[in-house]
Parts: sequence; structure tokens; C-alpha cells
Amino acid sequence: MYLVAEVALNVPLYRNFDYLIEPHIQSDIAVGCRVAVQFGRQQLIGIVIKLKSDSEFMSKLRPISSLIDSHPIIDGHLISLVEFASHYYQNPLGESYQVALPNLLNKGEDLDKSAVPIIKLVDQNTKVTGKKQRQLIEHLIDSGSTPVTELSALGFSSSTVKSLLEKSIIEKTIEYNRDWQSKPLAKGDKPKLNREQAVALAAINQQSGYTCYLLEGVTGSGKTEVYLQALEKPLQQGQQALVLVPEIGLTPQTVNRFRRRFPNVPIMLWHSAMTDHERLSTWRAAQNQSAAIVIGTRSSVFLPFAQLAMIIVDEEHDLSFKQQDSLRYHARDLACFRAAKLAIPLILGSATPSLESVQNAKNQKYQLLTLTERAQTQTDNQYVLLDMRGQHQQSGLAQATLEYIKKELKRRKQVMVFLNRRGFSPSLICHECGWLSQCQRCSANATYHKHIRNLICHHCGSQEYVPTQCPCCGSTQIIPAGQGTEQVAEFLSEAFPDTPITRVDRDSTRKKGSLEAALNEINKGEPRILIGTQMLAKGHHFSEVSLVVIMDVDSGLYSYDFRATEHLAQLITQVSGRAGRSGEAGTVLLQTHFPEHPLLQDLINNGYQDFAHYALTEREEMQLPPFNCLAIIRCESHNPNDINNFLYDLIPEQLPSGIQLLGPVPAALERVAGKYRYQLHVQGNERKELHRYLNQLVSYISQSKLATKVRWSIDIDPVSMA
DNA sequence: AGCACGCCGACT
DNA sequence: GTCGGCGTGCTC
Repeated sequence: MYLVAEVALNVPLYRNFDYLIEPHIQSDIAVGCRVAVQFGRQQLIGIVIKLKSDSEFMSKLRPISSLIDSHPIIDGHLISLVEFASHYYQNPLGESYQVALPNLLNKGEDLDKSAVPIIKLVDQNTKVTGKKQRQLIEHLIDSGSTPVTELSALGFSSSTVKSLLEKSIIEKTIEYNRDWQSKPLAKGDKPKLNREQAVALAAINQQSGYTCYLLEGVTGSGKTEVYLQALEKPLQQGQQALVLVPEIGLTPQTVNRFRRRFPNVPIMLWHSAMTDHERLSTWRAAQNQSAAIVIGTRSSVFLPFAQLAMIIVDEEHDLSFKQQDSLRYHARDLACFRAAKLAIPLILGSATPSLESVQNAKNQKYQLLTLTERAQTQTDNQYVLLDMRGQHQQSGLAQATLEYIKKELKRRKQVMVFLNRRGFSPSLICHECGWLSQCQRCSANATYHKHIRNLICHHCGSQEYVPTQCPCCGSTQIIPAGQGTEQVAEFLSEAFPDTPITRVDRDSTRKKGSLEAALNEINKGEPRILIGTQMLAKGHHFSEVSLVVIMDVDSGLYSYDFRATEHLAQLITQVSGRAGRSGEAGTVLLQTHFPEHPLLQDLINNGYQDFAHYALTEREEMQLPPFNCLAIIRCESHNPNDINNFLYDLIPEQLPSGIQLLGPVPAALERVAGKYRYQLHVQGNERKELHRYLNQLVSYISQSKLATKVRWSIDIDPVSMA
């Protein structure tokens, strides 16, 4: 007989709270149920994580106000996943559940009531005349059922749906079909695998149980095809799969490719643009097995699959898999935990795997599968290291670069120029006294945006008008210093007045649909110059681009973040995958002042794999991850003294062996939005030791009085030092 | 994190 | 006299 329930509540406290179970709910309450409880003066919703007969706090216990679920909403496996995440990333359990569960469930919404309706075919025999109606019926024969919210994306209007509903050919319901599990797997057309792909697929199919495969395949080598064919085995057995993709990777093209291949298998989505109701709908579908595959971003790693049989992480090196606030988890690493626990295969795919994964493959924790052959239409690109020293340059482009561009445009090709800085110029400078436009509230420059005549701080968002006179000396000679995409676009349109220019960055694509419009224009294939930031570098394929220019290579070579070179190499390799996709070799031009830099030389002469090995030896020499374990304690406050008091107080007289502390050091930007930011780096030779130490440290902090004066957070395995 | 309690300064 | 500033402490 259990009298007490231990409940995880969404409060920033590193402990759970006990409540009394009253007799009338005794028979229904179970671990994994939500309960409403009185907590201080407030009413909160929590998850029952343990049932017990006694409590340390027996005399102060309050009764559970109400039991929300008569059955657990999550199973033991998901509970162990959230518990692991909470412990590994040193985040309070209740807060971790807040991250892991969909919003509506956290708010207490009834699991069964709030589903997005789906439409289902109930009458296959009645003939209809309308072409669209015919198509919708065929779609439903293939897919079984479709959520109403996805219909417009599939090209069906509400009027088509309405007329079929009126004729009772389809019905609207929240009951999903699970009949895909008993039907034979219909497979759309599939290409023949090349030798390497076949080897990879055979390796994956051969084993059962947990294995993590690192599928390292150059752009165009057909990683997705391996995923698709690997999915056949679990699907044939009526089991489910999760496909994790980066934030920008979830394009309609990707989804359509999966849906075309498995036409009678329900494939659902999970991403940030979905509404709360849509998300809950996917959540339920994972749970009741009405979804066979979910393609989702980071947080889909927490979906409650009932029969998960495979996890795929595409572009596993992508930084968007790491959450940067609250529970700072890495979806790839949690996927690894989940796969091991469930004894199912995990496939990590990338053309440019993270050094962590490369190292794991080296020491046999992952099984390496390599794809080096590109499809016939692909050829290796030619790299050009353009020595910028002494070069005459305009808006950051060397004369020689302009010649390259001119040549490609003459051949009626497209050119892509990459510069990871938006705005017109990163700052303004006074030509007479050297005054620099700076943000008042951050230790950063204020970026000049010419078209709106504003200075904008990219860190806190504050805006002001461009001064007509220097605030320092009164001079009117205020000039832009450095280049942003806006300036390069302006310059290129003057230099090539007959060529259309498309700029792709956060500013130019702010309006909904404008990115799609730009991509459509580009895909027409006419000669054109594309200039953009990170946005342009990822995920999009432009078949007519024959030249890629990376303007600012050097900022990645000498950075205080030891991962900068890795990210630069990934960027160069990924961007180069955008060039020369229509059968002939493309050119990748790197503007640099350090053409002899060993990293660049290695990367362009020997490729990413070789670079990775070289970079790993460097990491090993410096004892940096993945050769040690790293955590960062971050701290911010308006008052730098409070930060100092807090962080220095954490430094013990003697450290346990195998643990090193570094700092406090100022963050990359010492001040943002008026707040000072400092950090303490905690390094451990062994994961276990580091965790033991961090446990102690966090429990000390959570009791520390000094901690209440600052905002602090802990980041385990950080992917960015900022 | 919320939310209360509590003890000091400037107001209808 | 009270309204309200935010320091301190607690929540099963």
C-alpha cells in the first residue's frame, strides 16, 4: 500500500516533493501519471516519479489535489531517459520533464481530448468525378490517415475535404489507424545501391541489438538512400523509427522523399514551427503507434515511441542538436543512450562528422561506415586558396576573386558568396578620431544597417540612428569599417550591373515566404550571384552554382574557441558540397591571409577525414575534448562583484585528482544587455570523476547564498564557449 | 521560479 | 498614518 507519491515539479530546485495519496485515487495512481498539487501558495502540475509508503517529511505532507491521468502517460523507458538527462546535464528533474514533454501536457491538458483531427477513408467504392477528390482518396489509400493540419501542404484544399466528408467517403476523427503495421510494406521506386552503400546497409542489417554506426559520406554519396533502405527492416516488422534532423534540415523535400519511398506508412513531423496541438498529435501518434516514422528536430528525441526500433541522426555534427538553455542536452548523445537502453541500432550520418564522433569511431565505440563514391553527376571540386596579403580589395573581395566571378558568370553559371556577417558593416568608424560605433549595453560593436540607416547591436537588439557627426570629435567623416552581406550585395550589384543578385540572410528573409521566393528564383538556374550567411550554407542544393567564395576564412583560424577550426573545416566542406553538382567540377575559393596554414592545406589537399585526424592529434596534445571532459559554469549579473564573489567561492583549496579548474574568465562577450558574464571551466580526465565532482559542486551552489545574487548555469559538454 | 513576509522611506 | 521598495526565506 503506497501512501506517498514523490513528485517532480517544474521548479529550479534540485529535489522532488512528497505528497499524500488519498484513498480514492490509490487504485489509479502510478509512476508516470501527472498530478495537480498545492506547492506553497501555488497550484502546480507534476509527474509522479516514485510511490512509497513513507516520507522523511511525513508531518508536513499535503495531499495530492487531483490525479490528472488514470494511467501513466510515459513508460519506464522514457522516465529513465529523462532521469538520465537530468542527472547527466545537472538539471533539476522537474525542469527536465518540462523540456521533454509537450507544452499542452505540462499545462495539464487531457491526453485524449486535444488531438488534431485526422481524416480517414471509410468508403473506397463510391466513384467521384473531381480530380482533386480522386487524388485525396488515393492519398488516403496510400497513407491510411492524414492530420487535417497537413492537408494544405499536400495540396488539398478544405473544399475538397468538405465535399468528400459530405458524401461520407471520408470521416474526421481522432482515432488513428495502426493498420500499417499489419500491411506489407509498399516501397516506392528505389535506386540500386553502389558498392559502398551496399556494404554499409549490409553491416546495419546484419546485426541486431545496439550498435552505433557512424555513416561518413561525402556530399552526394547517398547517405539518405542508406537511411531509407535501412528503415525497411524495422518498418516491415511493424516497428517505429525516429529520424533526427537539424533545425534547417526539415524541408518539404526531405519529408517528401521519405513519404514517396514508404507510401503506405504514416510519417509524422516534429519541429518548432508546429502548433502545440500539432505537436501533441505527433506525440500521441508516437505513443499509440499510429506513426511509423517521426522526422523531427532536437526535442523529438524525447518522443514516447512504443516500439522504437531504429534512430537516425542526420548531420550529426550540427550544433542545433545541442540545447543552449535550461536542460542543455545533446540530442545525438541522448539518442545514443536511448538506443543502447533499447538495444536498437543508431545511425549517425554526416559528411563532416564531429571530432567526438570520429574519435568514438577510432576507439571502436562506433562502427565506421564510409561512403566516398559520389553519384555519376558529381565531380570533385577544385579548391583555390586566394592569398589576400597585399591584394587590392573592394568590399572585402579581392580583385582576383572578382575575375573568377566574372569568368563563371560569362559561362552563364551561378556564383555563391559566403560571408557569415549580416548588415552593411560590423561597425562605423570616425576617420578623424577613431571613434567606433559600439553598443551601449554590450561589449560589442553596433552593426551598421545601411538601408534602414540604423546601428543595431546583434547581441541585445538595441537600435539607434546613425549619427551625422562623430559623437566624439564632431567630424562628419564617419565611414563603414569591415563588410557585411548587405555591403557585398550592394558592391556586387554595382560591379555586375547586368547580373541579378540574391541576398540570403536573416534580414533579407525576415518576411514569411521570402526565403522560399528567393530559393525559387535561384533554382530557375539563370546566371546569378548569391550572397549570404550560414543560412545559405546549409541544406539547400543549387545545381547551377559552379563557384563558391568563402570571404572570411581567417576569423575561423584564430579564435578563442578551440572548436572554431573544426567548425570552419565543416563549413568549407559543406559549402563546397554546394558547388559543381551538375556534372562538372566546381571551384571553391577561400580568401585568406594564411594560405600556408596547415589546417587549410590539409583540408583542401587531403579532405575532411584527414583534417579530422590531424585536428584530433592537436586536441590530444592540448588535452581538450574529446580527450578530456569539459563543463562550463556560466554566471551573469549586472554587478561584477557578485559574479566574482560567487565564482571565486567555488574554487576549493584542493581539487580532487583528475579535476582541473580554469578561471573565472570573462565570456567571449564580457557584457551583454548590460549584464557582465564570466565563466569557470571544469575539466576532468575521466567522465566519472568529473560527474562526481560536478554533483558535489552543484549541490553546493544550490545552497550557496552567493548564488542567489547572480544568474548561473552549468553546461556539460558545451559545443560553444560563448 | 513564485510568492509571502518584513522592515525602511516618501506620499495621497 | 499607509503604500511599496526589494532583501530573505520557503515550498513536500
